[in-house]
Parts: sequence; C-alpha cells; structure tokens
Amino acid sequence: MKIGDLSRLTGTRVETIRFYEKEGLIPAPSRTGGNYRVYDQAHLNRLSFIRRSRDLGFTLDQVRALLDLSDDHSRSCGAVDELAREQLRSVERKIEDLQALQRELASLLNQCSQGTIAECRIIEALAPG
Amino acid sequence: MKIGDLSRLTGTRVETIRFYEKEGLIPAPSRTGGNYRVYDQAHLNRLSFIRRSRDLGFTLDQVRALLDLSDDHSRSCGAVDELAREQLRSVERKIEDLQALQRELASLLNQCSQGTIAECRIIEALAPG
DNA sequence: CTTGACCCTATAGTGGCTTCAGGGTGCATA
DNA sequence: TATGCACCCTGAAGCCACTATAGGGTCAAG
Repeated sequence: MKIGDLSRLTGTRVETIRFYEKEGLIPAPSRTGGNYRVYDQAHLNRLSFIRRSRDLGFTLDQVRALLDLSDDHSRSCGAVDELAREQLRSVERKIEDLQALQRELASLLNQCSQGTIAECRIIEALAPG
Repeated sequence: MKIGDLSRLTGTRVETIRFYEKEGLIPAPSRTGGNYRVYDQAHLNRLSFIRRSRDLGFTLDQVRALLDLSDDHSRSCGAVDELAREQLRSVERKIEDLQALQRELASLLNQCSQGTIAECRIIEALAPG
C-alpha cells in the first residue's frame, strides 16, 4: 500500500500521514526501490485509531497515551476511562462557553435595526462605556 | 497610563498588548524618557473594544473590520450585522459538532465496565474493525 | 519519449498568542 | 549610596495540528 492508498482509506491527507510519522505516532514504514513508503495492515489499523481518536477531540498527546494504553492488554482500563472522562468534561465546558456566546450574539443581532453605524447597537455593545 | 495599568484595566496580558500593537490593532503610543509606553483613554477604549470582540469569538481579522466600521459613523450598519450573523452561524456549527462529540463520548463511557484493556469498550471503539 | 499522476524532502506559514533570553528603568528602603 | 524589587524594553522562538510551497524524483500508459 502506498501513502496515497492509505490516505484514501483513512481520509487523511498525505502530508498529515508524513507529519504523524515525523511525530512518532506511526512507525516509519519500509520503502520501495524508488524510495516510496510502503504500508501494511498494521499501519492502516494504527492510523485509523489515531484518526478516530482525533475525531473525538483528543489531542495528539492524548492519542499517544491512548495508543500506549491500547498496547498493554492486561492493564486496567481505568486510565483510558479517565482520559475519555476528562475529554468529555472539556467538550462540555466548550459547549457551555459557546452557548453563552450564542446567546450574546443572538441578543445583539436582535437589537440591530439596520440603521447607520452611529446608532448601531452591536458597535455600541462592543464600545466601552 | 503604563502598559501594566492598561493590562490590569482590560484583563489583557502585557505581551498581548504589545502583540496587538505590532499587528496594527492599537496605534503605537508615545514613550517616556525611559522608553516606557504611555497610554491614554483612547487606547483604553480601543483595547476594550478589541477584547470584547475577541470574547465574542471574532477573529483578529474580523476585529480589524469591526474597528474600521466603527470609525465610519455615517455608514450603514449592514456590514456589522453581517459579520455578527456570520459569527453566530459559526458558533452554532461548532456547538453542533461538539454536541455530537459529547454524545459519542458519553456513550463510550457508558459502556466501560472498568475491566482490563483487552475488554475495554473505549479502545475497542477506537480500533478499526 | 513524453505526459501525468503520484511520490520525495525540507522549510515556512497559519492564528493568537505565550515564553524566553537578556537586558534597562524607577522608586523605596538600609 | 547601594541594593533590592517591581516593572518595563526588544527580538526571537515556541505552541498546536496541521497545511502549503518549492523543487525535485518515480513509474506506468500511450
């Protein structure tokens, strides 16, 4: 499998795959005579794992931790659980922050009566006073 | 007013104020004999405006646009309205994305029965198959 | 033998700051 | 007068997770 195939199979940009390799998240694959990277099923599995973790909002450091944990099958699942729980809390905090923003923006837009800047409620709300 | 005072009054880090100046968001203030920046009320107003805009999630480019618009009092408020509306849409999209994440994470955590990694539902959900 | 899709490396850029290294200023206190 | 300390200065690098760009090499088909 060449890097373009892996890219299509995982929906990851080619540059991102090379970036993950440089970051040590994916082991360096073997090369063809023409210096092309050659991947196998293990690489595909690992990259899929990384992508799903990223899609769930984990940072690359958290992904690293999850990869390490997933390798040690006899270990307790507690650390994984804690990472996921922390991530859930972080997502919930972000949602709350954004909802507060949403309310503020909606309220500003509600007051705008499309006149001139001089009487614009939005600018007024931003300006100090 | 020295940069530290402005920092305290607006809740902006000193380094960030200098960064805004370098970015052209705040005009370069005059200096004391000892080369300290000296700010006045106009600077305070402008920085407050920037911070409130940033708190509402506008990018620095959007803040630049808002600052330009706010200077032209006779102009129509339509452009401001459009910026705010765009920002609201963007916030709403982010909320939806995060809520989808929240559901996924919560569902994963719900399935975790705190055993070993080998039987961990979270790792399982991340691994391909 | 050329075209075009694909691959390679190395480096810089993105946004919005933050941190660091290495200094200078200014006021109060011993 | 010396010294300590809080504050200020500049310029450059670092952060995250990529993305983009420049400048080239490989390989199969027509």
